[in-house]
Amino acid sequence: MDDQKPTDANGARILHPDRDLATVIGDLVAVSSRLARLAASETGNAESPAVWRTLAVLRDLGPLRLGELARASRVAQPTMTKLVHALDERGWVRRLVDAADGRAWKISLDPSGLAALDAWRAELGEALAPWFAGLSPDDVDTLIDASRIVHERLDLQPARGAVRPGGVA
Amino acid sequence: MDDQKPTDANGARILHPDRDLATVIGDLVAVSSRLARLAASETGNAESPAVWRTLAVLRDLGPLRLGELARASRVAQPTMTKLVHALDERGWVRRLVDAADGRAWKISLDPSGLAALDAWRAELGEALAPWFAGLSPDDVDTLIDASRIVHERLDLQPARGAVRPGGVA
DNA sequence: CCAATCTATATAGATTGGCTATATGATGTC
DNA sequence: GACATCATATAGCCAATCTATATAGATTGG
Repeated sequence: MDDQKPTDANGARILHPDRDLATVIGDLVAVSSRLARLAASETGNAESPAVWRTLAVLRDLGPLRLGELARASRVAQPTMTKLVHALDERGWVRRLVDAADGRAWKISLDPSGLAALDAWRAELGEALAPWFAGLSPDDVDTLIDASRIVHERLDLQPARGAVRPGGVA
Repeated sequence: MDDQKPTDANGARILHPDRDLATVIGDLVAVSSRLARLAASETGNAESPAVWRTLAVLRDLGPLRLGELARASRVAQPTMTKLVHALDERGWVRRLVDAADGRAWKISLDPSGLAALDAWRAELGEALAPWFAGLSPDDVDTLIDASRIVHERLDLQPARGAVRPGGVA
């Protein structure tokens, strides 16, 4: 098969006449929600999704203050306090004193947390493999691309005026 | 307008050397989880995500029995019972007697439920627009495609005996 | 340098969604 | 027609998250 990826079998790529961005995003969110739900229910995972979201944010953005982390992970600060305590006890994150500000902590991802995150991702991939078996290389390609696109957008913070912690540059 | 979409600006589509499927799925789920969370927190929406998931499933699969609906929406049956009662009171779904089986109901999406779902999607799109502003047509295309791909997979139920619609070869 | 004030995190209490266990009513089988 | 089975409903519990508030460190005017 030629890798001419677009317009697959049923010409999907060329028939999105007037779908406005809002609709596209709405669909994307709907399907994302269902996928996340499937993943959560399919892996017998004991950890809450918030745990993995938090670790992933730390991996992507590097050490953050607790408040920054809460905002980035879209939870309230008290929720993040509890979450971080739990993660700290597991050894998955470190609470570093912020030398410049005694009130604050720098939360950083411990190597064991990164390992746990990777393990979770692998487990997830295996658990969901039956659903995605037989995906064409082309489709896999599209999913990789979409992940990256959304990923980039998530780390923006348009609502607050681009706080960008450690310079994402 | 040349719809030559593949291999976008930075040639993303061709540089995924050895990423195995599990990793791709893991990333996809991680990013989906964060997106869903963002959406939930960004719209002041009073309804739980389960409401929208359920309506979306009904829209996609048509009238279902309560138990089937619970499985498709990935919640326990009692949870779906409560959910359906709430949706019924809002007039968003109808509980039709199953003539062939007095124990069961057929839950069907009411037009008003479909309208609510559309309205939610629109609201969502607007709320998240700031994050996705300036997306290239090509990227939008990728997201549409990815939504469709995942969507198709979600409606499969591999656990119950590989329904596989169009043999994936 | 001290007091007033602001900021970062911690704690308390309430709300909610979801689950497991089990009850109820309908089917169908021998 | 009694019994095992299936679909849905109800009861009670747990976990995650939120809002409101307390505490401790930082900052600044005088």
